[in-house]
Amino acid sequence: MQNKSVSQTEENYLKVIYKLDEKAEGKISTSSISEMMGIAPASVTDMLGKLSDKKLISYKKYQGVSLTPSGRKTAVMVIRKHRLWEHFLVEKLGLSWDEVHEIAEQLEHIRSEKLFDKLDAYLKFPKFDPHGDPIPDSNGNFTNTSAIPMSSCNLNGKYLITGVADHSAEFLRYLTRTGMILGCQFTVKEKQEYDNSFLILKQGTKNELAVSNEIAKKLLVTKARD
Amino acid sequence: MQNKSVSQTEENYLKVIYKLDEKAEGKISTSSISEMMGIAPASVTDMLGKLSDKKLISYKKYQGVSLTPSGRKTAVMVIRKHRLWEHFLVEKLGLSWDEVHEIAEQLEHIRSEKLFDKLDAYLKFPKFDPHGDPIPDSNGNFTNTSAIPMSSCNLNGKYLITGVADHSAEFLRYLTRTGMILGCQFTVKEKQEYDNSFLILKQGTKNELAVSNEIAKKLLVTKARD
DNA sequence: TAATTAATTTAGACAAATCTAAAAATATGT
DNA sequence: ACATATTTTTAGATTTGTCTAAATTAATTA
Ligand SMILES: [Mn+2]
Ligand SMILES: [Mn+2]
Ligand SMILES: [Mn+2]
Ligand SMILES: [Mn+2]
Repeated sequence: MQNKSVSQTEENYLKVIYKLDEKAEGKISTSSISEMMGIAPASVTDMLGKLSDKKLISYKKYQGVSLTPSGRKTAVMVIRKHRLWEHFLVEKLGLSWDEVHEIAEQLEHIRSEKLFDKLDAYLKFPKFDPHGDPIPDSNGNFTNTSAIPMSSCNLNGKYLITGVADHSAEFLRYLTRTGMILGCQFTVKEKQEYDNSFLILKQGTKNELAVSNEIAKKLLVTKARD
Repeated sequence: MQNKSVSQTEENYLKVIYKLDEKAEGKISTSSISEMMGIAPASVTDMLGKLSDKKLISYKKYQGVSLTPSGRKTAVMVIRKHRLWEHFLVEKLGLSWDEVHEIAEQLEHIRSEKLFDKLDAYLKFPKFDPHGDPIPDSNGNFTNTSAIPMSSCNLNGKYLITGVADHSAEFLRYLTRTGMILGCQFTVKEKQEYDNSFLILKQGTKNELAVSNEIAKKLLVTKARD
């Protein structure tokens, strides 16, 4: 009855199921997992059987899946490792936020409780990763931020960029180029009706910046005090 | 004709072949690899075929193996990563030298040139790992130390502990307990004829320390100036 | 040198993680 | 409600890395 070991592959499935659950778009289906992982549906069905046998998910054929407490715990710990490493790579090694995800995908599977306790302490128990995502603590607890997409900002509102909803290197590099990085404050000067784009003024700058709705939907912001 | 990718498993085989080659105990046989890896000889034969196909080793049936330049380069880079991580784990995270090897066995397979360039710089381009083993630079070059086993020390000679020939946690913990750690200087006070054990006096201490031949063979030392 | 022993390779099997193609179940639209 | 479309599962195959048992080659000993 001891802890069965979970393979890297299984960890990846659990992480994806966790993320689909987080999005809360209803039932977590075989096809949604298949799509997100780029793996054939038949292969996913196979793995769901294995994860179910290990009691990491509940699964009834054709009915979709959900994480058990044990599966959720495993997923959260993988995410904790991923985000701790990303923080390390950016803050200590000086890599940029658009190149750490790929490396963290590898590092998140390293097994050693002690390593992560030490790493966490070394990094001074950071609460957020370089993309603004919360880092679970060693018990798996973390605070969910109340960030909203920039696309739902109010005219003349003052906001702070606190996260991204797209972690692709291209998007992150675009943000870097235009100076829309985490912590950047801005005021909404105009909301275009015809294309839902924005004109914002970044604090401490002169020129207004146009932000398409596409971009605005993927930028997470928090209301700033005026 | 591009760089074929090398799996983690293949990297482990190359590393073992490299280490057997380093020991220079003549021909590198299927059985020596099998023994060192704890894998059946038949499995080793199989893998030797694959490594040979990839031109990472030269291999003629029944004749033993040797690394090609490409295979040696791969092995050295894995060792570089292993030792850089060990240095990081001890110097930055504060883990002890007896608990880092296992973790480094996992970390040594992380793929990212940039990560290791940055890590190397962050650690200030260390020349040795926590066990006194040299860390290859990004071109694979490293200086081989002229350390000798303590068992061949001269009576009344003054030496410096600079390495270990056994990396097991038990041995390293024994050394820690008795204070025989890297950098520790000592003078050989007695050499017992009947069991080839030593009595040494560590610099800055009063009591002589008995060191069995077993231990002395596994401790690497360098002559110190008197 | 011939017999015996030891090392190595071959043959056949298995588990994990994947695939494609076909079958079965569920969902959708008129 | 029934036909059609979509989703999911099953069946069978493949790749990688491993195993055991048997066959073969090399080494040792008498
Ligand atoms: Mn990431
Ligand atoms: Mn992140
Ligand atoms: Mn090591
Ligand atoms: Mn080492």
